[in-house]
Amino acid sequence: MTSSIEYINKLRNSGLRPTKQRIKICEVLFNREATFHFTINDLVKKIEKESNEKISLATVYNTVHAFEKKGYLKEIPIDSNQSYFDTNTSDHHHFFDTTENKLIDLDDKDVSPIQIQKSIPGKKIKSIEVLVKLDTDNQ
Amino acid sequence: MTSSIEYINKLRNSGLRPTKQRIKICEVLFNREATFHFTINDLVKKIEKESNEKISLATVYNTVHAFEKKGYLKEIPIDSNQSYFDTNTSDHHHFFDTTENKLIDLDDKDVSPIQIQKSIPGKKIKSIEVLVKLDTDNQ
DNA sequence: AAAATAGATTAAAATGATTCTAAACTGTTG
DNA sequence: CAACAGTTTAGAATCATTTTAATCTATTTT
Repeated sequence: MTSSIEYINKLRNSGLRPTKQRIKICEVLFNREATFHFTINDLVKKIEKESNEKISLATVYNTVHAFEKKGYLKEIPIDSNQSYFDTNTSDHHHFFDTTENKLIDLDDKDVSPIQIQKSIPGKKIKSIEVLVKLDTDNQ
Repeated sequence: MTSSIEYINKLRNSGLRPTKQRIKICEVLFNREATFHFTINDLVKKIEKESNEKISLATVYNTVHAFEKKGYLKEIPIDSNQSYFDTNTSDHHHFFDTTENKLIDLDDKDVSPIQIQKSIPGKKIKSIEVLVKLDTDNQ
């Protein structure tokens, strides 16, 4: 449980004004043990459940993008028309359960180290992401 | 260079009527040596360039989805709001050049074999996809 | 501590990719 | 060739996301 004073400091330290909307979103996103994988829609629902006052959809988008830019959130590419975000910003990979449309973290130790033998002149590797799609096993 | 008769057979064999729109789309997609990575918008532009008659956008969407379902195309997940498709449906991975928004194939031999140490009860692995994001190297 | 200002929030409109609709059209089968 | 099922089409509808422009608020200046 992190107190809102810590979120206020965190926000201020990264050059974001600690508004009541941003503090609320911090609480929803970061006051939890497990990693939180979400779409904007998921987040809006959580906010509504945990709060009486509503936050405008545009603010939720703005805040998520601001947090992503500051490195507090990571976007996960999935073949969907919705963006998925992850509160775990460390280098790690994912399962994606295609039946339930849910992301599951893979620890780094769960995936063999990945080496890329090819390089493109003038380009450097920015990230390596593995997405393991899962299906229901009916056998 | 594949003749349109072969596309007609290919379509008929997979239960798709060989209409002139579908044959044209086959020609644009599959009459090439290199793999073709594209968005719907890219494909529409290619069709316009190579053809006098235009194909309705809805038909392009329908056809791409039909081809994907039949296994002639593969969707590649990228953190973008546009869907990317690949004419190379074999198991392989990708570079994504984030400066130019372009996909580049990685041969299987360019990526070390990937082993997943974790499993989820009742689920089986459907696919493993690696996306290596590239940035311009200014050093 | 009030005034000024830069940044943030908001509802609503706009955008852009994709999907749907319903009418017209075409390949296939008998 | 008639009948049917599948396909194409333009345009409308949808859905996630972004923009707009007015209002509001945290911070800085005086």
